[in-house]
Amino acid sequence: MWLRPRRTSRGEPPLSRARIVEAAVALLDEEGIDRLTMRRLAERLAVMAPSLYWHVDTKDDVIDLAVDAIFGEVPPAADRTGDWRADATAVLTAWRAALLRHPWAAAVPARRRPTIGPHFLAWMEILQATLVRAGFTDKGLSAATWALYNHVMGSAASETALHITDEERRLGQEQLRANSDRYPTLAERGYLYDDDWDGSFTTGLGYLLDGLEAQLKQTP
Amino acid sequence: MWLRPRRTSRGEPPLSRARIVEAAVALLDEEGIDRLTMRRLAERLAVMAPSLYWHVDTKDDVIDLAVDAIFGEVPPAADRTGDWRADATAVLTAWRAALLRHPWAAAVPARRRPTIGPHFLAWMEILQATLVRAGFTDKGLSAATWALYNHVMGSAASETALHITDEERRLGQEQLRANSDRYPTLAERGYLYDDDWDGSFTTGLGYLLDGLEAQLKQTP
DNA sequence: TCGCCGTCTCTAACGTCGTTAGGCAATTCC
DNA sequence: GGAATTGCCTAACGACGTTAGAGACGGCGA
Repeated sequence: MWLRPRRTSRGEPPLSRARIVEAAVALLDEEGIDRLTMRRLAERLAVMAPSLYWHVDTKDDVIDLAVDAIFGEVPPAADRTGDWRADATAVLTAWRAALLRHPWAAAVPARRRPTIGPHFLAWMEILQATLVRAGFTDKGLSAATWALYNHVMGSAASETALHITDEERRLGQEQLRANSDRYPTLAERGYLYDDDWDGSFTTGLGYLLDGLEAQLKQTP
Repeated sequence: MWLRPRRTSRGEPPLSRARIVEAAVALLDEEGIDRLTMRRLAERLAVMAPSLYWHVDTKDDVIDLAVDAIFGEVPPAADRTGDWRADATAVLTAWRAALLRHPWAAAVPARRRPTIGPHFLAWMEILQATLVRAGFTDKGLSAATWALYNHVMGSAASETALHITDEERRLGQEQLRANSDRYPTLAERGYLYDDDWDGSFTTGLGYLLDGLEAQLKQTP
């Protein structure tokens, strides 16, 4: 009883929303989203599970806060080089890097609503400001924003979800070849077996930016 | 006891993998992925939950099968008009339509591995074959495939995850405006409040295809 | 200094979930 | 016609998110 930690005895608060989110991110990084449990999270904080509910309404809130937190780790790169293409590439590359540092994060926004916490919005603001500066307006702006958003989130999600072992890769390729009558192209070229994700992201982004640039030149 | 349905009394099999998947798709369509439960699924089939495990190893298998099933509903549009751009657009539009008919489906592949069932692979085969016919090879082919894949899946996922009521939309916009010092661009243009998803998809796809076409012309 | 009040964590428990173990009837096979 | 197989059942386990309610603690007014 008197062994129990006193609230003020150490100066550190025993529990707080910030500490919960911090622990959640650590837990997610180490063990993945399936192992994130209110009980396990509480254990990490040396606390019983129901105590968390004083600071947080629901487990989904924890996840949303965790996702937004990883966007807050690094301030959005807001370099203004004058070249909107370089600016956009910088923002999106840093965005992608943040997602890959926490592989569980990319999959979350697809499931529930895209997490629209303050840190995420800050990144979105930078991206869209760059596009506005480039000359996009209205529908074109909206389409460009979503296309780029989907490219970052999608490529990060695909990459993290498709991280398979060499054994699985070999097995998949084998099965494709066995059905090469149904999937002649896939069996020959094997879209699954190129794991140069960085390259695919960069090249794909290049395609997209090329298309955007062409659109700008067409109707300035 | 003797009231229990006899196996052969009606000719219809009481349970089968196909019937399970069919019921799962119906349940997912009607109630969403959160309400998909082995018990509820069993109830729909007038059966007890553990019986499902005779035909299926795990709940995740049911979901994977359900996702692949919706790709099997419509055979992939394999029109060959000679214009690869038109072919690609047709495939991707039909693909997107299939996803929007079953709004729960787009979110799944992002979470676990992209479902690589036979029906899904058939669509992927058509897409990649079109790109090969257009002239893509190696890294460029891989990047183009993933970019297009991410665009369809991502836009469907964003659309279905972000379907919010007008009330929520108004509230979000209000909050953005309240913080217009931090998010000046978003507050003014409001990327969230354009819900012309079809338009954004088509326009964005146009950007991407423009970029791909430019790449082809550059190095034929 | 005392007693009250709000803050915060605790114990206990509820209902639901995915899944396993094992039994038992019907059908099929030899 | 007995044996093996198929395919459903009942029962139950452990884990989950979450709620109810008790009680310890510090701060504050009298």
